[in-house]
Amino acid sequence: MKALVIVESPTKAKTIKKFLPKGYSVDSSMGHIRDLPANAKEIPAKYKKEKWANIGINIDKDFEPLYVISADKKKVVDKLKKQLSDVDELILATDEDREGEGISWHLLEVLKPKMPVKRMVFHEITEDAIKKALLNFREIDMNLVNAQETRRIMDRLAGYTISPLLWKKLAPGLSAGRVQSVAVEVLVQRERERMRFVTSSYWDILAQLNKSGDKVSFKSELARVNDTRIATGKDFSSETGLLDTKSKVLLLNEKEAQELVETLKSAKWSVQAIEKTNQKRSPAPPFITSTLQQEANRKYGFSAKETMQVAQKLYENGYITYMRTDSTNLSQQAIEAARNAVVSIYGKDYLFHTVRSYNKKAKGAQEAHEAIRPAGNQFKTPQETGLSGKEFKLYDLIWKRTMATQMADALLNFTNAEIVAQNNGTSAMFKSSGKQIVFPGFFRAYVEGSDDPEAALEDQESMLPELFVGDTINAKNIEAKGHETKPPARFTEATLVKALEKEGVGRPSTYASIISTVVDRGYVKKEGNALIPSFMAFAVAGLLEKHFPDLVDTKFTSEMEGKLDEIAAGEHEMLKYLESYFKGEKGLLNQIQIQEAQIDPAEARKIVLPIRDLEGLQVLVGKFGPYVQTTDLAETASTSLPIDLYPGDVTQAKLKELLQDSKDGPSSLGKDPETGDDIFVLNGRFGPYVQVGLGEDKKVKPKRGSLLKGMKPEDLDLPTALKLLDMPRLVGTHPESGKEIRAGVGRFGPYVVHDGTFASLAAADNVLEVELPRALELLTKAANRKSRGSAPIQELGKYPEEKGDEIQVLTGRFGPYIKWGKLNVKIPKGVEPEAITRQEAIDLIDAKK
DNA sequence: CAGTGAGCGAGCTTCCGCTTGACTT
Repeated sequence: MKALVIVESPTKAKTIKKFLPKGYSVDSSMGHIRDLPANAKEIPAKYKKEKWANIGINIDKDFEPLYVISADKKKVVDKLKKQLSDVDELILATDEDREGEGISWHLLEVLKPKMPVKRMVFHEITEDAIKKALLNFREIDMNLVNAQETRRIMDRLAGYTISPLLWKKLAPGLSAGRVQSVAVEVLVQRERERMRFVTSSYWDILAQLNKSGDKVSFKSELARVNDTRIATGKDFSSETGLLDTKSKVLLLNEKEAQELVETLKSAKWSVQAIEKTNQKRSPAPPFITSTLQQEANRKYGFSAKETMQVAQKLYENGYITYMRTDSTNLSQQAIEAARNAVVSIYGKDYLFHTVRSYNKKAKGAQEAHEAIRPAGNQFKTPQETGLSGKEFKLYDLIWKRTMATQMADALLNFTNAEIVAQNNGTSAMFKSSGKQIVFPGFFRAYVEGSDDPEAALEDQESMLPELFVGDTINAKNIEAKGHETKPPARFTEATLVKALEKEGVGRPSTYASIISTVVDRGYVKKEGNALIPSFMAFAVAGLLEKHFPDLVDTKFTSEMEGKLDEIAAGEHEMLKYLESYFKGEKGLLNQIQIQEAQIDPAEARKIVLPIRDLEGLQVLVGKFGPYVQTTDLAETASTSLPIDLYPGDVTQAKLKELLQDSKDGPSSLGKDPETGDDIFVLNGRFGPYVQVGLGEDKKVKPKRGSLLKGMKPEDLDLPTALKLLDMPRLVGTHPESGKEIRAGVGRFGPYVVHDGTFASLAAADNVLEVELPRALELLTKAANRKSRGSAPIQELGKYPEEKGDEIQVLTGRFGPYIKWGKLNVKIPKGVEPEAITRQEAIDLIDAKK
């Protein structure tokens, strides 16, 4: 008896193959094998004329979806079909969640097997689990499949009806969807909060104290004056910058704080109260996709995408379990491995007295996989893996976090002391606190947000000397200190993922791509770690809030999930739900028609900015990006905003300045020594640039040069401008060839070039300053790399004979490959590139074609 | 590539979720 088992990922296929009896072959579907057509190219000619072709769902015929197998999935399907002709049984072993069940059903629909079909599910890839699963087959759960299809259809209906409305009302190419629109909304709301924020300042007093006769000093902070609490940042309203008047507080300004310091200098200090408390700390749950992305970002500054790429590598090479998961569950095997390792590395005292399990489910979690942890039933320590760089860092993080879950709680001791200073009727109460780690427990392996647990342990301790009520205290140093309230921070990739996950928006497999989507659509730019929404994001968020409030509300997803759960449980009919969602009185179709008529494009293009005093000025988004316009109808003036100006930086003064600059025309930086013409800094579609003259003579192309990254137009001086105009700049001549070496900025950043060989500059180099020796150094390195990388291992002659392209075997960045004209074919593992024959190479080339 | 805020208008843009391969600078 022969059986074919289909799973979702090739790595998984390889692993479970080991646990299956003889006669079982395993292959993978690589995720979904078919889907609604993504674009016009994917719509079959037969359906092109249908009015629902673009949406890919026949609205009038029970929402029948049009599924297509995309070009890259065609190969997968063909391969599976071929293998199927050779077996007696098909076993569908895709993930046991909504999408996994859907994939199995699609496989069934596409492969149309003639032999018996079974559905197999397992939650961990261990021999036990697989063996058990082989004894417990079930049928495909059509209710679950329906839930998946409903999800798919709803997302398509919303995305492909609302996006076109944005094209008509705002700008072509824009997009809206259940997930991305929530992400944009969240970012815009935070940005508005920041813009409304009014900074306040307050003062407090810090004292360095010590016990009489004791050398060790400790810090103390003013808390109350004559029984009235001192104002801190929390007491201010973020929108007015004024004190929230609810509670009675004392707000000190600089002068008052200094006066108080003087009074305190001759005060009598003594301990008024001491309070000691013990606290336990428990380790965080094992990693899931979202928390891994957050921690890797916090500790190492990895982007979500970077983390997933590194994790994928670790997974493929057998270091960790599956990296796209929403379950914090650890298998029995993992718990045992962790507990054994804890005992052998940290000792028995560090083992938690019993198995610690985490079963709190995240909102909307499907839990088809385990938590992310070191693979196997014996964890390799990070050192034992032999990994390096990012892979080591990420494995280390996962190992530590997993270990910590089975380690003992940490025990902390807190001491809070109240110290009173009295002088001439003024009584000031200071507070000091100390923290001591009584037992580090899991802190030994893992401290959230910290890179080095051992160092963090020391950091966390802040000792107070032994104090008793009534002790006399000396003040060594008393200082007034000013503070300013800060607006809420912008979202980072990590905090955005966290916020979305909390609302159940998005899935582990999509968190990283949500960020790329909103960046690609021009809704968001990444600056350092911060995500900054653009004017277009403000326009889209404004329009959706007003006209499609459901789409930007996080409740939308949770309500949908509720309905999908009902469908999955067989309690609700899929069609009825889709009918009401799309065609009901308040349904999407009706909404689209109403809003189509109602939304005035001219209004929608106006950006609503939460800034006071913007009177007379309006920012709009237009065909060529954001611009500012005066609202005075008698005499309107307008000008584009520079590309690096984002809503968060807008002030009335800035906008006025831009309008004034555009009215005055550009001012000259100075004269070009060659032509005597004026040199201007101008603002173009691609950012600021310098130009000789204003280009009045349309026939002659003026000399131009872009400003380099990070250069500010207002800071530019004439010598720098001349250098920019001269790019790519002559660095010198090569001592051997005598040919010139130039430096410039290209598509991949700053470079030096000599005789057609390019070498990228390092971050520390400056294109405008780079000198000949450094250029030669870089060029020699590049030349060496080139000759090593592209030296062919084998030349196998032309194909077809004589007139075709040469077949070459080469080593590239990703291993050996065959090059034939424009086509590159990877050499399969196990095949020696040195020994490959001409015929084998031709076979591989043909297979690829 | 280059500073505008209106015009002729074919055919296209766009969703979310599951996966890896190709890229050989």
